[in-house]
Amino acid sequence: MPEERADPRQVRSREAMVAAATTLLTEGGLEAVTHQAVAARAGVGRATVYRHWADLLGLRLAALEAGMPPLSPAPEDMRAASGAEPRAELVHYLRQLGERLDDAQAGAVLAAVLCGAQYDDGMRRLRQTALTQIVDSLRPAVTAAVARGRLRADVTAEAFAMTTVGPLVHQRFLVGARLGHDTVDAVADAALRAWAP
Amino acid sequence: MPEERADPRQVRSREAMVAAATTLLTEGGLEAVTHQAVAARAGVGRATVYRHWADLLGLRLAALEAGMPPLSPAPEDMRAASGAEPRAELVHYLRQLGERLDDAQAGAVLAAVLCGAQYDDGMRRLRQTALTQIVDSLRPAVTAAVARGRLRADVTAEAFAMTTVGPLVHQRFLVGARLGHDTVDAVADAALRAWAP
DNA sequence: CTTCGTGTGAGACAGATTGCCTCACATGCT
DNA sequence: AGCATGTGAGGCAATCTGTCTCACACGAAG
Repeated sequence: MPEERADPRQVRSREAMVAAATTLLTEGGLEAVTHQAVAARAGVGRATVYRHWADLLGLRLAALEAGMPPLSPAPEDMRAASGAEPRAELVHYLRQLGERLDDAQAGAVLAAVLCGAQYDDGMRRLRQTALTQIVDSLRPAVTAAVARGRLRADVTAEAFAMTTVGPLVHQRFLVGARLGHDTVDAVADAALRAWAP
Repeated sequence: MPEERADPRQVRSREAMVAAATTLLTEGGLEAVTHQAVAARAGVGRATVYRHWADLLGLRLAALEAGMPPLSPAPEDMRAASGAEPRAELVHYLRQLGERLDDAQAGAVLAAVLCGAQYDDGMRRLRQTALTQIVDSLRPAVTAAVARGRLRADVTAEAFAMTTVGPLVHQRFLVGARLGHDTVDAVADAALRAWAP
């Protein structure tokens, strides 16, 4: 991590610009994120935006990264407490993911990444990061469920993610519905049935 | 359907423009579709493009619609022949859908629609159309499977689509994988298990 | 507190793009 | 052949983009 430079002025304007970029992204999609719009929204000179991100793609990637904070902070107690019942842990993670997908900002970010990943390497990397984050957050619960004989022995976190994240994404981005706990629970139970031993 | 006017010159240039727009969309995403780019690609005057679509959104919607032809032509014999085994029919539709999602053009279109539906009504309508098409193509097979006792009585085509289309979309757009028959079959079987009586 | 380095804001600037317009032309209908 | 109309080319102002310069103020040293 090159964390050496820390001119207060730099970080201040940078934070303002990133925040403005993410807001613009949430409001109007990736196309709304331009040097000019970010400068105006952040109350910053246009040249300053160009100084920090010479090319448009870099600026947009910064907006996307900022709008995609790490998924789960730390579910230590949860994992320990509900060791006997894997379903509760799975539902916990999926509810968290569902709430995240429901969020306008995170939804806009994910949609933009999904779309942009078709044409750009940076976006593909970002997509990979997001996916890894999601799958890894599910992994301990899945392996625990497998260990307890609640899921088939050959179920991977990737496969389980496919049958849970997939339906959630479908509901959120294809159907356009909000993801309530009932929906998430139904998805989780369907996946548990699908992969039951 | 206002199908009255049919000046050969109009339809000729219109077709050229729509084709060019769809190609541009496939190659570079929705952002690549502009009046100027379409005019250049279609070998048409810039003014002509403006004449047909005064606003950019209309042009892009035309490109999206053209890139999203009806899903299934007519599966008459299939439905009659495999009446005894609902799984085959479901797999048939899902394979078709999988192949469609794998296609670069259709993938670009769907991604653009998913992304744009967050901000625009026209895109939302297009998304609704696509979704209805998909769900309706699955519906007969689902109801047949329910009738034959292979699926729970309360399974709707919408719910079944969620647990099949969702995972396919997940694999295609989040994982970035191609959708082979093996993947589609695995998804179909998982859904059948999830909704087994 | 003073001085120096540096990030900044404002603005100028050319080049490209956008949206709109006009006009000569050719295509298709009668 | 004559007419109507969609078209292509190009002009035009307005805007946007990317880059540059310059005065200024902030922050870090002495």
